[in-house]
Amino acid sequence: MATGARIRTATDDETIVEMLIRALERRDSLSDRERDALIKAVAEIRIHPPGDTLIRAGVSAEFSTLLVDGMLGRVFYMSEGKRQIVALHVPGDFVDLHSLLLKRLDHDVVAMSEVRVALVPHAVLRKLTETEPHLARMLWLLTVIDAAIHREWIGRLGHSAAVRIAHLLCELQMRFAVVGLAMPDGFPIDLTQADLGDMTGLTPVHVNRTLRKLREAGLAIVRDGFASIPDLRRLQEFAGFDPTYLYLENRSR
Amino acid sequence: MATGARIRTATDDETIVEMLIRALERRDSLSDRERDALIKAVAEIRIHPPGDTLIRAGVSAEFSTLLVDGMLGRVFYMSEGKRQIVALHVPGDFVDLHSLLLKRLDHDVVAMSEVRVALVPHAVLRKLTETEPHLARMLWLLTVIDAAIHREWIGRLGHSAAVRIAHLLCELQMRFAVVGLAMPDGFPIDLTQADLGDMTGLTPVHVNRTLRKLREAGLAIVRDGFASIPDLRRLQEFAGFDPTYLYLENRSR
DNA sequence: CGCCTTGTTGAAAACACTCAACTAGAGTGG
DNA sequence: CCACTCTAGTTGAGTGTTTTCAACAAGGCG
Repeated sequence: MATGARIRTATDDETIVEMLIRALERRDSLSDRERDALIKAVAEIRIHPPGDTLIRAGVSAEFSTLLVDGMLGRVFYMSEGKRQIVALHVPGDFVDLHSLLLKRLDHDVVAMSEVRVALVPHAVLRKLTETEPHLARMLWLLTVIDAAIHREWIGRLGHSAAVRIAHLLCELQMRFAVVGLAMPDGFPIDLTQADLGDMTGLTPVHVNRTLRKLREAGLAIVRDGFASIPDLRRLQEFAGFDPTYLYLENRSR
Repeated sequence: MATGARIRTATDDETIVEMLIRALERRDSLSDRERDALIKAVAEIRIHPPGDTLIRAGVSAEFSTLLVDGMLGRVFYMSEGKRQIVALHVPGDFVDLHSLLLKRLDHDVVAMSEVRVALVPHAVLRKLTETEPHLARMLWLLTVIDAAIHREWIGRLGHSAAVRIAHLLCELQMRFAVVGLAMPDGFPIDLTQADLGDMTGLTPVHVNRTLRKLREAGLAIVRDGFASIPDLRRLQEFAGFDPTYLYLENRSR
């Protein structure tokens, strides 16, 4: 079946950054010039198969990656072949904007599904931040929202397996909705149960059992690459989910 | 006994931002003008007793908080009176610099010990980011390092209680050392076992048992407000700690 | 077809939590 | 001065959650 990433296809420069612009405009308004500058900033489009490592920790980067299609994960590799996914990205996300400041990343960036990404050279971004102060602030804002999402993931730490997974599903439903990739009753989720485990710190076996519980409780049915949510309100309440941390109100409106 | 926060006392404007400047210069070089601008940016000094809530989630802020003495935590309050500490701050940290972008925070900021903070008005910071582009980038960098620390906390998720606590101790040792508040064999840690539990997602009882294990293994002795680390190398190895994520190399040197 | 990945389930073991009791010390007020 | 209370730390026993190890089913793909 088609993944969420394949629902839309970008045919020209404008549609490539379309979802980034959607994401930005949920937070603040963009001028035509700023929109234009973003469109022109893209240097190259690349497609990667699932499992591919796009960026390796510790390697110096000269561009940042804008996710156009598919899902990317940021992952730590640990002892004994284990891995921990510390962030998950949906189309429209500026995956490693922070590499503009850090140069070398502390984590790998890995394709969770087939992905299409746009590369934006650091030189262009640096110039943009100097000539377009408002746009610079919006890019800074994106990295700061990224940190807010990290905090929410830390907040899941103290919760049970069921709540952790439910909360993750709520977050993804909301983030897919922002860029128009969610349906009213769910969203495409091209992740294995092992992937979910790597995000929540649970074993694949326990993810499986927990998903069954959620299914039996009628809270969420994750199957065949689709997360079906019959009653979002109820799932959010179960997960203690409050979308404030995604900062989705455009304050200029 | 004296806490780490009380070892140094700031007597004038310059010493108040001294540790921030130290922290910044571990990452990049500052011009005299930038140093001066930071010193002048402070509007007010406040002292708070332990347990005090300095900033409440959801409330609009007009200044950012620079921690001068003591420890601050950023906390989520959950159902049933539980709390999760999502970040911990040491002197020199710009605790809520991100509120410059977000206005309303998604978390509370709470004094873990008696703290002295300097308030920096957002208006001043906004002006600084416009007139001093290099300083603006360094402030952006601080928020991005903050996010890197968040990621490392997420990375602890998959580990055992002993490793989680050991990793936290390694991080704090390093961060205290950056601003000159660590001794060679440990650092002052003005936190209860319950606080440690709120940071690692463990119950106070289990923190206690885990600290005993670490003590018996000769890895770390946490007692009377001091974390004694006989062999840092060994503790780091046990915790799988790699300080890269703190980005402590000044690349301009 | 065989091989691989993904999902599923069972049973036992390891881990962390709850409840409960108790110690030690600091601070309070009679 | 002592009794009282409060907080922080400590330990034991029993319970619940999650992991580990193992086996097997279903589907995709060479």
